[in-house]
Amino acid sequence: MRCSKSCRLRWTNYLRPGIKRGNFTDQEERLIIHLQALLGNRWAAIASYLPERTDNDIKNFWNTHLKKKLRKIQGCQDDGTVNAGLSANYYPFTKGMWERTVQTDIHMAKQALGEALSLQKPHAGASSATTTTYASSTENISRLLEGWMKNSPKTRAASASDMVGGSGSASTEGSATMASKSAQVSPEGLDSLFKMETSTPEVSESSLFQGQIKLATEEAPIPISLLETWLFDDTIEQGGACLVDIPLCDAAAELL
DNA sequence: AAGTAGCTCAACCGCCCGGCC
DNA sequence: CGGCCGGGCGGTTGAGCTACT
Repeated sequence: MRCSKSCRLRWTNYLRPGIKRGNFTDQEERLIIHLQALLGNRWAAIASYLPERTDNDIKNFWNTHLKKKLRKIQGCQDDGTVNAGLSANYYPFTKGMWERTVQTDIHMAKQALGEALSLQKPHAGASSATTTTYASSTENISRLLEGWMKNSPKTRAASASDMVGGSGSASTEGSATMASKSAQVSPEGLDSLFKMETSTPEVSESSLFQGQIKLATEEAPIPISLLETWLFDDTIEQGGACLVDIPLCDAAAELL
Protein backbone atom coordinates (compact mmCIF):
# COMPACT_ATOMS: atom_id res chain seq x y z
CA MET A 1 0.00 0.00 0.00
CA ARG A 2 3.05 2.31 0.07
CA CYS A 3 4.60 3.98 -2.90
CA SER A 4 8.33 4.43 -3.28
CA LYS A 5 8.01 8.07 -2.53
CA SER A 6 6.30 7.39 0.74
CA CYS A 7 8.94 4.85 1.68
CA ARG A 8 11.75 7.26 0.91
CA LEU A 9 10.12 9.89 3.05
CA ARG A 10 9.62 7.46 5.89
CA TRP A 11 13.27 6.55 5.71
CA THR A 12 14.75 10.03 5.46
CA ASN A 13 12.53 11.57 8.09
CA TYR A 14 12.09 8.78 10.56
CA LEU A 15 13.92 5.48 10.10
CA ARG A 16 17.33 6.73 9.01
CA PRO A 17 19.96 5.94 11.66
CA GLY A 18 21.41 8.83 13.57
CA ILE A 19 18.38 11.03 13.66
CA LYS A 20 18.30 13.10 16.79
CA ARG A 21 14.92 13.34 18.42
CA GLY A 22 13.57 15.45 21.16
CA ASN A 23 13.94 19.09 21.99
CA PHE A 24 16.14 21.39 20.02
CA THR A 25 19.01 22.88 21.96
CA ASP A 26 19.36 26.60 22.32
CA GLN A 27 22.30 26.57 19.96
CA GLU A 28 20.40 24.60 17.36
CA GLU A 29 17.53 27.02 17.73
CA ARG A 30 19.70 30.05 17.13
CA LEU A 31 21.44 28.38 14.26
CA ILE A 32 18.12 27.67 12.60
CA ILE A 33 16.92 31.21 13.10
CA HIS A 34 19.96 32.69 11.46
CA LEU A 35 20.13 30.16 8.69
CA GLN A 36 16.48 30.78 7.96
CA ALA A 37 17.18 34.48 7.80
CA LEU A 38 20.02 33.86 5.39
CA LEU A 39 18.62 31.04 3.30
CA GLY A 40 14.89 31.49 3.60
CA ASN A 41 12.69 28.42 3.76
CA ARG A 42 15.27 26.16 2.20
CA TRP A 43 14.87 23.53 4.84
CA ALA A 44 16.99 20.93 3.14
CA ALA A 45 19.89 23.36 2.96
CA ILE A 46 19.37 24.37 6.56
CA ALA A 47 19.17 20.74 7.61
CA SER A 48 22.53 20.08 6.05
CA TYR A 49 24.05 22.24 8.78
CA LEU A 50 22.37 20.10 11.44
CA PRO A 51 23.30 16.57 10.42
CA GLU A 52 21.19 14.90 13.08
CA ARG A 53 18.03 16.78 12.21
CA THR A 54 15.84 16.25 9.21
CA ASP A 55 14.51 19.01 7.05
CA ASN A 56 11.03 17.97 8.09
CA ASP A 57 11.93 18.29 11.76
CA ILE A 58 13.42 21.70 11.26
CA LYS A 59 10.48 22.81 9.20
CA ASN A 60 8.06 21.63 11.87
CA PHE A 61 10.10 23.21 14.60
CA TRP A 62 10.15 26.48 12.74
CA ASN A 63 6.45 26.49 12.04
CA THR A 64 5.38 25.44 15.52
CA HIS A 65 7.93 27.10 17.76
CA LEU A 66 10.24 29.61 16.21
CA LYS A 67 7.66 31.53 14.22
CA LYS A 68 5.70 32.26 17.35
CA LYS A 69 8.80 32.98 19.32
CA LEU A 70 10.07 35.45 16.78
CA ARG A 71 6.70 37.11 16.54
CA LYS A 72 6.73 37.66 20.25
CA ILE A 73 10.24 38.98 20.22
CA GLN A 74 9.90 41.11 17.15
CA GLY A 75 6.42 42.46 17.67
CA CYS A 76 4.99 40.93 14.59
CA GLN A 77 1.89 41.99 12.71
CA ASP A 78 -1.15 39.81 12.79
CA ASP A 79 -0.62 38.72 9.21
CA GLY A 80 2.75 37.33 10.11
CA THR A 81 4.89 40.10 8.66
CA VAL A 82 7.50 41.48 10.95
CA ASN A 83 7.98 45.14 11.65
CA ALA A 84 10.09 46.88 9.07
CA GLY A 85 13.07 47.66 11.23
CA LEU A 86 13.29 44.20 12.62
CA SER A 87 12.75 42.44 9.36
CA ALA A 88 15.67 44.34 7.96
CA ASN A 89 17.84 42.68 10.55
CA TYR A 90 16.81 39.29 9.38
CA TYR A 91 16.74 39.89 5.65
CA PRO A 92 19.83 41.91 4.95
CA PHE A 93 20.47 40.59 1.47
CA THR A 94 20.17 42.78 -1.50
CA LYS A 95 19.46 41.20 -4.82
CA GLY A 96 23.12 41.44 -5.73
CA MET A 97 24.22 39.72 -2.58
CA TRP A 98 21.80 36.92 -3.10
CA GLU A 99 22.90 36.42 -6.69
CA ARG A 100 26.50 36.26 -5.59
CA THR A 101 25.80 33.55 -3.05
CA VAL A 102 23.81 31.57 -5.58
CA GLN A 103 26.59 31.89 -8.13
CA THR A 104 29.07 30.73 -5.55
CA ASP A 105 26.91 27.75 -4.71
CA ILE A 106 26.76 26.80 -8.35
CA HIS A 107 30.49 27.15 -8.66
CA MET A 108 31.04 24.97 -5.63
CA ALA A 109 28.67 22.34 -6.95
CA LYS A 110 30.65 22.25 -10.16
CA GLN A 111 33.87 21.98 -8.21
CA ALA A 112 32.50 19.13 -6.13
CA LEU A 113 31.44 17.37 -9.28
CA GLY A 114 34.86 17.85 -10.76
CA GLU A 115 36.48 16.40 -7.69
CA ALA A 116 34.13 13.48 -7.74
CA LEU A 117 34.98 12.71 -11.32
CA SER A 118 38.67 12.85 -10.61
CA LEU A 119 39.70 9.35 -9.62
CA GLN A 120 43.12 10.48 -8.54
CA LYS A 121 41.96 12.64 -5.74
CA PRO A 122 41.13 11.11 -2.39
CA HIS A 123 37.70 11.85 -1.06
CA ALA A 124 37.84 15.44 0.08
CA GLY A 125 35.49 15.11 3.00
CA ALA A 126 36.74 11.80 4.22
CA SER A 127 38.42 13.09 7.29
CA SER A 128 35.87 15.65 8.24
CA ALA A 129 33.71 15.04 11.22
CA THR A 130 31.08 17.44 9.98
CA THR A 131 30.45 15.84 6.64
CA THR A 132 26.79 15.19 6.11
CA THR A 133 26.10 11.97 4.29
CA TYR A 134 22.63 10.97 5.14
CA ALA A 135 21.00 8.44 2.98
CA SER A 136 19.24 10.71 0.62
CA SER A 137 20.42 8.90 -2.44
CA THR A 138 20.02 5.40 -3.71
CA GLU A 139 23.76 4.88 -3.41
CA ASN A 140 23.80 5.85 0.21
CA ILE A 141 20.84 3.67 1.01
CA SER A 142 22.55 0.77 -0.71
CA ARG A 143 25.68 1.36 1.32
CA LEU A 144 23.73 1.48 4.51
CA LEU A 145 22.00 -1.77 3.68
CA GLU A 146 25.31 -3.38 2.81
CA GLY A 147 26.70 -2.27 6.12
CA TRP A 148 23.65 -3.55 7.86
CA MET A 149 23.99 -6.95 6.26
CA LYS A 150 27.70 -7.21 6.95
CA ASN A 151 27.71 -6.07 10.53
CA SER A 152 26.63 -8.17 13.39
CA PRO A 153 23.76 -6.80 15.50
CA LYS A 154 26.38 -5.87 18.06
CA THR A 155 28.07 -3.41 15.79
CA ARG A 156 25.07 -2.09 13.94
CA ALA A 157 24.56 0.93 16.07
CA ALA A 158 28.12 2.07 15.70
CA SER A 159 28.06 1.41 12.01
CA ALA A 160 24.91 3.39 11.56
CA SER A 161 26.22 6.38 13.40
CA ASP A 162 29.38 6.21 11.36
CA MET A 163 27.35 6.38 8.23
CA VAL A 164 25.52 9.39 9.39
CA GLY A 165 28.61 10.99 10.75
CA GLY A 166 30.11 10.66 7.35
CA SER A 167 33.42 9.16 8.31
CA GLY A 168 34.39 8.49 4.80
CA SER A 169 31.69 6.04 3.91
CA ALA A 170 30.34 8.14 1.11
CA SER A 171 31.80 7.56 -2.27
CA THR A 172 32.88 10.34 -4.51
CA GLU A 173 29.77 9.80 -6.55
CA GLY A 174 27.77 10.26 -3.41
CA SER A 175 29.30 13.56 -2.54
CA ALA A 176 28.92 14.79 -6.06
CA THR A 177 25.29 13.85 -5.99
CA MET A 178 24.82 15.70 -2.77
CA ALA A 179 26.64 18.76 -3.90
CA SER A 180 25.07 19.11 -7.27
CA LYS A 181 21.65 17.63 -6.92
CA SER A 182 20.22 17.41 -3.47
CA ALA A 183 21.74 20.56 -2.04
CA GLN A 184 23.40 18.73 0.79
CA VAL A 185 26.13 20.99 1.97
CA SER A 186 29.41 19.29 2.57
CA PRO A 187 32.23 21.13 4.30
CA GLU A 188 33.13 22.35 0.87
CA GLY A 189 29.58 23.44 0.48
CA LEU A 190 29.79 25.37 3.70
CA ASP A 191 32.60 27.25 2.16
CA SER A 192 30.46 28.04 -0.80
CA LEU A 193 27.75 29.88 0.96
CA PHE A 194 29.64 31.73 3.58
CA LYS A 195 33.20 31.81 2.47
CA MET A 196 34.14 35.43 2.47
CA GLU A 197 37.54 36.88 2.89
CA THR A 198 38.14 38.21 6.35
CA SER A 199 41.28 39.98 7.34
CA THR A 200 40.17 41.22 10.73
CA PRO A 201 37.94 39.78 13.38
CA GLU A 202 35.59 42.68 12.89
CA VAL A 203 33.07 43.03 10.16
CA SER A 204 35.25 44.92 7.78
CA GLU A 205 34.64 46.33 4.36
CA SER A 206 36.30 43.39 2.75
CA SER A 207 34.42 40.78 4.66
CA LEU A 208 30.73 40.44 4.96
CA PHE A 209 28.68 40.60 1.79
CA GLN A 210 31.30 42.41 -0.15
CA GLY A 211 31.50 39.68 -2.69
CA GLN A 212 35.15 39.01 -2.12
CA ILE A 213 34.29 35.39 -2.31
CA LYS A 214 37.11 32.98 -2.50
CA LEU A 215 36.54 29.43 -3.45
CA ALA A 216 38.22 26.61 -1.63
CA THR A 217 41.20 25.38 -3.55
CA GLU A 218 44.00 23.11 -2.63
CA GLU A 219 46.60 25.78 -3.26
CA ALA A 220 45.06 28.47 -1.13
CA PRO A 221 43.36 27.38 2.05
CA ILE A 222 40.81 29.95 2.98
CA PRO A 223 40.48 31.47 6.42
CA ILE A 224 37.20 30.72 8.07
CA SER A 225 34.70 33.51 7.84
CA LEU A 226 33.06 35.31 10.68
CA LEU A 227 29.74 33.77 9.96
CA GLU A 228 31.11 30.31 9.61
CA THR A 229 32.97 30.74 12.84
CA TRP A 230 29.74 31.60 14.51
CA LEU A 231 27.91 28.69 12.94
CA PHE A 232 30.27 26.15 14.42
CA ASP A 233 31.64 27.84 17.46
CA ASP A 234 30.50 25.96 20.52
CA THR A 235 31.42 28.87 22.68
CA ILE A 236 28.68 31.15 21.46
CA GLU A 237 26.49 30.11 24.30
CA GLN A 238 29.04 31.44 26.70
CA GLY A 239 27.92 34.94 25.92
CA GLY A 240 30.04 37.78 24.70
CA ALA A 241 30.06 39.23 21.26
CA CYS A 242 28.88 36.81 18.70
CA LEU A 243 27.23 37.13 15.38
CA VAL A 244 23.83 36.36 16.70
CA ASP A 245 23.93 39.64 18.53
CA ILE A 246 25.10 41.61 15.56
CA PRO A 247 22.32 43.20 13.57
CA LEU A 248 23.11 41.88 10.14
CA CYS A 249 21.67 44.90 8.44
CA ASP A 250 24.22 47.08 10.14
CA ALA A 251 27.04 45.13 8.64
CA ALA A 252 25.38 45.07 5.28
CA ALA A 253 24.44 48.74 5.32
CA GLU A 254 27.98 49.62 6.16
CA LEU A 255 29.08 48.08 2.94
CA LEU A 256 26.47 49.52 0.62
C1' DA B 1 -15.66 12.36 33.35
C1' DA B 2 -16.63 14.88 29.19
C1' DG B 3 -15.80 18.39 25.97
C1' DT B 4 -12.77 21.62 23.81
C1' DA B 5 -8.62 23.95 22.29
C1' DG B 6 -4.00 23.84 21.27
C1' DC B 7 0.15 21.44 20.05
C1' DT B 8 3.17 18.03 17.78
C1' DC B 9 4.96 15.66 14.02
C1' DA B 10 4.65 11.89 10.61
C1' DA B 11 2.66 11.68 6.38
C1' DC B 12 0.72 13.46 2.32
C1' DC B 13 0.37 16.60 -1.74
C1' DG B 14 1.78 19.19 -5.59
C1' DC B 15 5.37 21.13 -8.04
C1' DC B 16 9.87 21.13 -10.18
C1' DC B 17 13.83 19.03 -12.18
C1' DG B 18 16.80 15.69 -14.38
C1' DG B 19 17.47 11.23 -16.59
C1' DC B 20 15.93 7.98 -19.79
C1' DC B 21 13.69 6.28 -23.87
C1' DC C 1 11.87 17.02 -28.98
C1' DG C 2 8.41 15.33 -26.02
C1' DG C 3 6.51 12.04 -22.77
C1' DC C 4 7.27 9.28 -18.76
C1' DC C 5 9.21 8.30 -14.39
C1' DG C 6 11.45 8.90 -10.06
C1' DG C 7 13.73 11.86 -6.68
C1' DG C 8 13.85 16.10 -4.02
C1' DC C 9 11.71 19.83 -1.89
C1' DG C 10 8.48 23.07 0.54
C1' DG C 11 3.79 23.60 2.06
C1' DT C 12 -0.03 21.57 4.24
C1' DT C 13 -2.91 18.20 6.65
C1' DG C 14 -4.79 15.47 10.24
C1' DA C 15 -4.42 11.84 13.84
C1' DG C 16 -2.99 11.52 18.34
C1' DC C 17 -1.78 13.56 22.49
C1' DT C 18 -1.97 16.96 26.35
C1' DA C 19 -3.77 20.74 28.98
C1' DC C 20 -7.46 23.22 30.37
C1' DT C 21 -12.33 24.21 31.54
